[in-house]
Amino acid sequence: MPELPEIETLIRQLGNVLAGERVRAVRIFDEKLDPLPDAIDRGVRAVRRAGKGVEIDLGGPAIHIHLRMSGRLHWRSPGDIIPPHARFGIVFEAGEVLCIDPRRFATLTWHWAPAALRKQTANLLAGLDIPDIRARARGRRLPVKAFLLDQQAMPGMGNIYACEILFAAAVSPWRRAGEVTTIEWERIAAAAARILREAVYCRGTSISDWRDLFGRPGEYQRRLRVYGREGKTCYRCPARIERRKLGGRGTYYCPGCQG
DNA sequence: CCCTATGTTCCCAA
DNA sequence: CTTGGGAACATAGG
Repeated sequence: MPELPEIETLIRQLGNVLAGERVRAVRIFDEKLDPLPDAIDRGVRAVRRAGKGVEIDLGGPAIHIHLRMSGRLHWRSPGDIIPPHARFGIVFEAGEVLCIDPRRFATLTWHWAPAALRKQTANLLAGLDIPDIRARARGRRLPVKAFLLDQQAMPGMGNIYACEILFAAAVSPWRRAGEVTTIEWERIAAAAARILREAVYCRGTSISDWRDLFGRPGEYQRRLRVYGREGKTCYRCPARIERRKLGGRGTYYCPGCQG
């Protein structure tokens, strides 16, 4: 479920709560996941986002968490109950970072040198590099929405925000990526910068069950302009919003004004 | 029973 | 080898 704004919300909250903390233990509740014995007693140097991944930097080596579809992170203070579907917990002096994940897709991995492995990837919050994007899209025949969801080109981009960005930019999700014009890429880049920043400010989108580290829902669901509005009148033209499958994902768009 | 779900990866065909 | 599409992963809810 979580996309870039939701992960950004989590890493900011984790950065506050884990400052100066040391890993006391890693508890594995789901046998699918491997234990992380090398994490014990290491101090937290930083918490950062890598696309949709959470990276807890332990001063060189790092713990990497990917929440996939249904994963959540929950801050458990000492003495609090453990909620259902807990898959692992990272125990610190001040409390425990619990991963709650009904569908069990979330991953927990150990990396000795993540900085070396980490590719030089764009930070979408800093803005899109239009020449770079155009070069990557050149000749590609896949729909532009599928291109936006390519994590190599757009680390952190997810289904909800891709729909919102293409609606704001008035570009059809089915336009072939290689045929998107420079003017349209400029509109997409402007929409992406604005929407992603607003969504971070709102602490994400709580459509069903997204909650932040402290169990609070986000606010961006109140600002969605197209996602989830199937059958309702477009905010920009008289047409009705439609929903179709694109690459297996529900895709909301306005047939009237998304040329 | 059907379909859906904010993600990624693997397999297969062109 | 590349590209793009679909299924699989596992579970809950409508």
